[in-house]
Amino acid sequence: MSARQRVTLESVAAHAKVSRQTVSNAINAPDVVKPETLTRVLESIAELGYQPSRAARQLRTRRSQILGYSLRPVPADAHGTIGDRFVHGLARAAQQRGYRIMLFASGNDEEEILQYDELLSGADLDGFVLTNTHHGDPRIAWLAERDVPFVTFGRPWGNADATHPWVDVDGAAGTAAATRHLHELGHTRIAYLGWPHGSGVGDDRRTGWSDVMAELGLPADGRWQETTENATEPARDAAATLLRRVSPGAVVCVSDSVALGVIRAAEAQGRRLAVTGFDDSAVALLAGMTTLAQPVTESAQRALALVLRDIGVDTVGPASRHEILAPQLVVRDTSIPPDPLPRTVGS
Amino acid sequence: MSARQRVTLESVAAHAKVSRQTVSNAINAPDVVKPETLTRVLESIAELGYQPSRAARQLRTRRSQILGYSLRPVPADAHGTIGDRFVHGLARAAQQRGYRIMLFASGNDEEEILQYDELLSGADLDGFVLTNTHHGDPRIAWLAERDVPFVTFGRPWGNADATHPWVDVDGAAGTAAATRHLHELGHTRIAYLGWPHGSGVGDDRRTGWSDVMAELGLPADGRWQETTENATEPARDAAATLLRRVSPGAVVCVSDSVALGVIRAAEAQGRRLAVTGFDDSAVALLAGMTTLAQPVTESAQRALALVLRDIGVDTVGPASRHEILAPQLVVRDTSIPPDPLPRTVGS
DNA sequence: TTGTATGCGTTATCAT
DNA sequence: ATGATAACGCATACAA
Repeated sequence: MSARQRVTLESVAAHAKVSRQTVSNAINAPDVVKPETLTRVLESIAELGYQPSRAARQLRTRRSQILGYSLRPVPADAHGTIGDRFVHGLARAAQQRGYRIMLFASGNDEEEILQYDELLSGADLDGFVLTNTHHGDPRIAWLAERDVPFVTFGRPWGNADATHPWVDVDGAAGTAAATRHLHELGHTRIAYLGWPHGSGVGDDRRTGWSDVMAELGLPADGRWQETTENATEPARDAAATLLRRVSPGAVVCVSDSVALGVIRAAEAQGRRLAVTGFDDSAVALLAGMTTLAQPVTESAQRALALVLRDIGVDTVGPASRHEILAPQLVVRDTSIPPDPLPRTVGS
Repeated sequence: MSARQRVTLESVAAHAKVSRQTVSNAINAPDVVKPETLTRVLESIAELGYQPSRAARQLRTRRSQILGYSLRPVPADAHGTIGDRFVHGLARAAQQRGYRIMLFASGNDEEEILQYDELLSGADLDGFVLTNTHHGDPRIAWLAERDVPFVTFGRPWGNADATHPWVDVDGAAGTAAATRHLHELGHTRIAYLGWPHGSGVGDDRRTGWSDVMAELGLPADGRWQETTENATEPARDAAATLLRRVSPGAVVCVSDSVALGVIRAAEAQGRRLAVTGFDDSAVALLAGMTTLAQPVTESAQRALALVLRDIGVDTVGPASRHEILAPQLVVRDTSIPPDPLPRTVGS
């Protein structure tokens, strides 16, 4: 593989006619070397195409410039490109700062913790980026206890005194925007279909809907329904019940899958109603569904900035250790005005 | 981060009351050390939780035990979980062999090559895993020229004398299976909707259909159509034309997206026909679409085995440097028998 | 079978 | 401002 890696500090030093150390300084502490020699050294570096050996540097500095990111098995019905795009954004942001992302696969939290242990002592990772955090996540406790730098994409739900840095998307702001949007279209009977209580993300999103309903003086009581899973069929059945029960003109949904369930139920009942999803997945695009796009790439960038600060690089920047980003409303075909049937003829 | 990494070969040696070297041998050449001392050393290792420092080992052996994998930007309409699942399978397979996957982001082939260069000299990757290979892929030439070990997920289309190892899914076998399946359902007027000529993958898949049609003595001539993009709308329009032109009872499609276009077109024309897609994406699941599932995880495992062999680890195993895996037919609701009436206007 | 010496490429300490 | 020296943790060649 490598007739490569022959270019070392030593050879650059020889080429620039300085000592090895001066070359090192030129790279790591440019201000301490005389401008004249600095440029000469930099020229040599460029000419020889020198790249410092990460292994040697790591051995010396105890910093690998590598962040760990764990991959969970992809569920069969995952049509979100969220994880996909997050990790891409992360990798890109990282390499702009001289960092790299190392992958490891794990099936559950416990397995993942085992991997942390191995990675920290063996591969010397500088930190971790966690996703899919949940109530009482043992990974967070484990890492925090050992003072390992990490950031989570997802709030520490139900643990207000968590002190680690995190980034999250404002679910409530998203459904609030969707609800306002439907109201502006003329809807008043706006229902909500979401996940059961207890999921932080689900509760957050429902709040956005109920708050805005209250703010607008619209009735929300009883006008929502739970669906047990994030799959379309249960959602369709739940939606069918919801439609019969409260006869809404529009439904705000906790996810695109659930929204698709609503669309299916409405088709089956021969109704025409407005629907909004959440995530801007491919499903939403295909269904022409109004939905909320998560600022995934930006989240990744912020997350990266936060871990790096925790690690000690980049001590400048904002002091906050949390970032909460608003999703963006994407208006498509399911944003239809209310059916003028039961009321006046205001077309 | 690390009050960690204090456990070194030295400390294990002290604990086991042997020399540093014996500990090293116990790990790297267990057969050369006396069983008695071996167990004592291994106990010490376990007790102290020793993990060799990758950096130090890499510095010495010039092997990082790390493979590079490049991430491209995720297209907005990507509803495939292929890449997702491939990289997960890769990471899992790698870590079973003591290897890790390192990510890097790139926008195009040229940028990716720049990254190779940097990664090879700086981070000392042992090899690369490439996906999305295409005609005249410059990355392949670059890597091959420098004797960098790598494997591609995707055949070297149009370059029969390529010598690098690769893994691929047998597209022709997939569409062949779909065509036979439709024939078994009773269909005889089986059309095909695919991508334009020139894409290796697309041509391969079309071949499977046309070969089986010939084999079954069914007419294929003119009974297929191209659609310019892998998006649903162009596919729908192309499908509409196809349906009018050859009035098929079933359509084999090059992808799930394209198949969805056919479904939409059939709906619009009030027809009821059988459809098969390709990829078993979330879209196929949601649409209840019969499709072909790619053996993604297995592909990743094979790919890993092939690079590792190229690197020099694991010299045992089959001699072949190529693997071609058959996709699996997933039968769902769009596998309907032919309409018994010549042509009714379905409501 | 086990122990000793050396060097991988870098940065940190210290002297010049 | 620059250069010499040591050490990071490991594996390898060689000596015992």
